[in-house]
Amino acid sequence: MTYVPKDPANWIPLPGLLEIASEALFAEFREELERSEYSDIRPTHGCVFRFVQGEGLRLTEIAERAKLTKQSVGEIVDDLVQRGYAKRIPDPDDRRAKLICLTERGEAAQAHGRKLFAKVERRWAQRYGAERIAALRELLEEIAATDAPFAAPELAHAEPAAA
Amino acid sequence: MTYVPKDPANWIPLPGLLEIASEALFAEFREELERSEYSDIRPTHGCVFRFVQGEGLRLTEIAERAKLTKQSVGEIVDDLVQRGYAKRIPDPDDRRAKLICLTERGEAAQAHGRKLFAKVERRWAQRYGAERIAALRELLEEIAATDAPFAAPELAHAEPAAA
DNA sequence: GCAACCTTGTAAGGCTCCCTTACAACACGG
DNA sequence: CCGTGTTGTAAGGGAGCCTTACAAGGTTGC
Repeated sequence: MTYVPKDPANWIPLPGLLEIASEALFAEFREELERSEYSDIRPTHGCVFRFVQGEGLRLTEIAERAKLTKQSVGEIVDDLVQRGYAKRIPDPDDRRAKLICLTERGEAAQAHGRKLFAKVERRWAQRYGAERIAALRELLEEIAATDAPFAAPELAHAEPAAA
Repeated sequence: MTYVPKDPANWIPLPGLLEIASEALFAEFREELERSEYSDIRPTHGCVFRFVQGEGLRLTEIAERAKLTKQSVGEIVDDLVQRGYAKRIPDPDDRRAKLICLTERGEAAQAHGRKLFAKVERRWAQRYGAERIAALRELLEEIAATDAPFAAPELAHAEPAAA
């Protein structure tokens, strides 16, 4: 019943292991992205590509989900607009607000990014075992839905935690 | 055989999930650390507490393992020295070098930190299932040993990758 | 219909963490 | 000892994020 990690001295803390894995995997993604025609997209831009879809989202909305300030996201969006990946259109419902949405190029980049992520994930499934990676994803989705629902609105209604 | 992630649209990339989990877990650790008598220790200081042990390590050595520049680690060590957690002693074998090691207080903080990490890991084992967390750690250690051996010298001789 | 208040986005400046360039002190092989 | 490599330091910069402050537009109550 009592979970006991191994030797306390010769042992890397779990958050550290998770971070190492995250960075290793993300590095593979970035390597491929940088060889593509979207090499000017930096990790920071991710908060926009990750959340924006279709009609667009308000700055405030993105900031909340990404757990960043409006100012920070505003700067990131400025940059994406200048690079031709995003645009701001006036919100018909509120003259203060603007809807941030992707340009055609932006949507192409988003689609390409998703494909790359899937590719890298398949590569790891091959390297470490399909069942293990599937189990990893399942566990992590449960954790994300429980511990960071703001960052994972997609999973909010999907994972009922413990049935 | 072919590993297929779910719906490509309604789906968070694996590196993102890993990062969310890492940050959630790390946040629990920091929360407890900040309520302790070591509340002035910041995440950056981790690279020293993580690698330094006993006799001490050279700056160059720490920098290599942490994948940081010597200057960056130097600054971090300056900070830890000023706060009373670390000290530099001249290396008897090389008059240019200094061995960075922990003070008594530093070692106490290190021990406390390790205990906290273990505690948080047990808490997650209880929340998400002991077997699943054990499997998670096992997989992540294999990944760390394969994809980032520099960051995990402890695992270098432990995991024979794929037998 | 307007005063008080909230929300949306922007502006300006600062902080942390990390990097690059440059260098001085020492080690070591010829 | 004389070049060459290594150890640590100094100085300055940049990316990414934050805080404080505000102007323009909405909303609510009376």
